Amino acid sequence: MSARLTIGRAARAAGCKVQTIRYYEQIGLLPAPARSEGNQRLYETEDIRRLLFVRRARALGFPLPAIRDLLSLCDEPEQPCEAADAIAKVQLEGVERRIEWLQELRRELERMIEQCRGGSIADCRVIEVLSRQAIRDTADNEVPGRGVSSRL
Amino acid sequence: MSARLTIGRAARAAGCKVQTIRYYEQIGLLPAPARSEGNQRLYETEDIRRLLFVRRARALGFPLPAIRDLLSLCDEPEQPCEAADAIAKVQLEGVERRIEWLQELRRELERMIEQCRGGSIADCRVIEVLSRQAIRDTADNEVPGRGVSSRL
DNA sequence: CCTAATCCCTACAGCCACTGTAGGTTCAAG
DNA sequence: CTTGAACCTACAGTGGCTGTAGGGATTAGG
Repeated sequence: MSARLTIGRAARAAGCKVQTIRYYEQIGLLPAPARSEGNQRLYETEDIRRLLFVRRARALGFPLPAIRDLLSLCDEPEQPCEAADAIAKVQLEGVERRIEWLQELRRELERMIEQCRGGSIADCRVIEVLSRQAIRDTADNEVPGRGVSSRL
Repeated sequence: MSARLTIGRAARAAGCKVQTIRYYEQIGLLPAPARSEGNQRLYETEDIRRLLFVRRARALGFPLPAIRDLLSLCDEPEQPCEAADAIAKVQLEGVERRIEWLQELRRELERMIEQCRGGSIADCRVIEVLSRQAIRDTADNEVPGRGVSSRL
């Protein structure tokens, strides 16, 4: 008994929107599934597995190009797994860099807010910090495939 | 002696690209500056100050709509500063949420990578985790004005 | 004064990873 | 048989820029 889910059920199974699945198909991340007589997509168990793989990788912040690479590695299971390892390590480094950067931001914001003891805008510490303080150059603070994954 | 910088010099002063400044003008974040006879933008000291304000706020991760609000607060310095404070606090909360989420990701990635002791894709721990493990639902992990600030 | 290099101008397309909308078709329940 | 939900395609919009094309302006050197 194979699954044969409609796109809506597949989306619920994967915890994403219907459009997201169609988008993955459009960019070639997922294969075009079979269609019903009425032209509606029908997903087999294998399709769902692939979709879940993508969603889990996204949940770990992997960018789509990296996921594409991981998927094609999966299709050659006899190859050594160094490549997959390397992709994960790049991802980890990106995450670590982002954490450090955000922790710096947090410190700045906390200092800003702590020192602001009410009063008028004219002596607002928040505004003052932004108006006068030079933040040290934080170039190269973003993950390689830049822009963070949006929600999920 | 006023500054009167060309857009290129202004960009260098602010550590951003020329196009970024034009973009800020286009979306109404910065006022249209004076122009030279040859129709080139000329930035006064005050314009540069405003630009630097925007860039510093961006460096702290504030989204442009929040920066717009902060800027209009600056224009009424006799108002109480609670509004500015609130914006900063929202930003801080967003940063904290993102840090926590990224720390979870880091743990997952580290575990994945540690447990992968070479071999073939077939027994690669990285692939296996993505194939089989269900990550607990991490909805609502992104900052309110979602999508992270890109570089700088 | 001329020229070449470098800047500047506008207008628009592209990036990522979706999300939303419009306008139509198909399906399942009552 | 009708209703309403779910599906279809196609395209525009999000944020915050970045890149490109096809020109005009400015400036340093010869």
